[in-house]
Amino acid sequence: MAAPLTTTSYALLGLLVFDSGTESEGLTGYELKQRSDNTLRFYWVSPAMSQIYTELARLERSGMVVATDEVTAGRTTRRYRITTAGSRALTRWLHTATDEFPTLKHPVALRLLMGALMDPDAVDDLLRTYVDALRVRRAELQVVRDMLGDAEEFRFPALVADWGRAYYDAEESITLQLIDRVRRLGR
Amino acid sequence: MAAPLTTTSYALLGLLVFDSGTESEGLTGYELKQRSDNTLRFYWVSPAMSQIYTELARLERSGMVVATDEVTAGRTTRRYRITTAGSRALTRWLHTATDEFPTLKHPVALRLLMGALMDPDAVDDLLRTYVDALRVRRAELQVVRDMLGDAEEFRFPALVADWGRAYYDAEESITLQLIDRVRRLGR
DNA sequence: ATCGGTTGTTCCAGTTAGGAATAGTAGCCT
DNA sequence: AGGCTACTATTCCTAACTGGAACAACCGAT
Repeated sequence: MAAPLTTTSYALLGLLVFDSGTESEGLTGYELKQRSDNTLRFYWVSPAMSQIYTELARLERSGMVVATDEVTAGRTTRRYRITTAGSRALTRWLHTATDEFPTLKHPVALRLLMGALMDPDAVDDLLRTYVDALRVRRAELQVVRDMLGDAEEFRFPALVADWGRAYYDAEESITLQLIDRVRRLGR
Repeated sequence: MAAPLTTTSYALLGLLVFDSGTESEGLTGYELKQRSDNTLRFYWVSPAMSQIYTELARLERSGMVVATDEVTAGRTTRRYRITTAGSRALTRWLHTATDEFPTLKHPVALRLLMGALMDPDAVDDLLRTYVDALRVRRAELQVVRDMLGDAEEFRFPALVADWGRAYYDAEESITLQLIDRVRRLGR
């Protein structure tokens, strides 16, 4: 029996499944990093390059992916494709009930927690900067959402992108209310 | 010059600052773990025991905290208090502008991304289980919020607790809408 | 032709997560 | 009194993960 994989492994398998719908030769570690940065980073962490490569090596060892070396004059490029064992393992994982709850690392909330140690202006700044960052992030996600369109095969990614957008909107309106409340405290 | 600390270090310093308002002998690593579980875990990760102790050792090396050993017959208990250097460092950190954005690890969104590989019922289950978990979490946070009351010295923690509550509410209503949309897809 | 940007991979050092192992303390039950 | 369980307190270990740097080839533009 294969060792249980980490959630990050399954995320990578997910990217490879999506690719296997097309008739590509598979993806390189580098390409997987790019796709992570485009999609995964909004709902999960985008793993570091080094981790992607170690993860791929492990997935290969356990037969979840196969690698093919593309040898040219100068260098060899390694492309990974998911195997049937891999997609079966992924599907099984998806159907396994989980009690994992989202993990949030919120540096702004953490700082606000200690707002008593800060100048009122600094608190205001902190929150306003965050609102700006939220808008940038929302716009980035909107680009992704637009790319997905309403195509049948991107239905679920589109759903998740909408979720992200709604989350950013909620977060912005909550933060704006906080700014208001903090200002009233300061007076 | 001391090495720059991690955000988690500052979070621990924050807990120690709060404690230093009272006339306690300081906190043990174990107590810090408990306080983390009560408050920090909603907005930041609650650090592992092992990490709290390593972090405390590092903070002591750099003079941010002092430890006093309480020796009894059987064992020695080590209590930590924040130093003036420590609280100065913390205040400086709080006033340093940051561009850190919250990090979200959302296992439910990650799975929904691959909803095309799942049975419609399993997707529905996934989201409903998540809504239930959200309600539990919200209730836990409500307990914390009630403890804070409207006392002057807990104004900022209360603000953050309200933030968390509003976030859970928003997340719940978004998820309920998703459940609806997914069901319509299934038909 | 060479220069900068992109593609592609590997390596390393440090940090973080999670849990097991160990052990004293304290109250409770019988 | 003896034993049980839960809590307090710390240390250790492994694996996951981050954030680079280092190295190299490839590709287009000037």
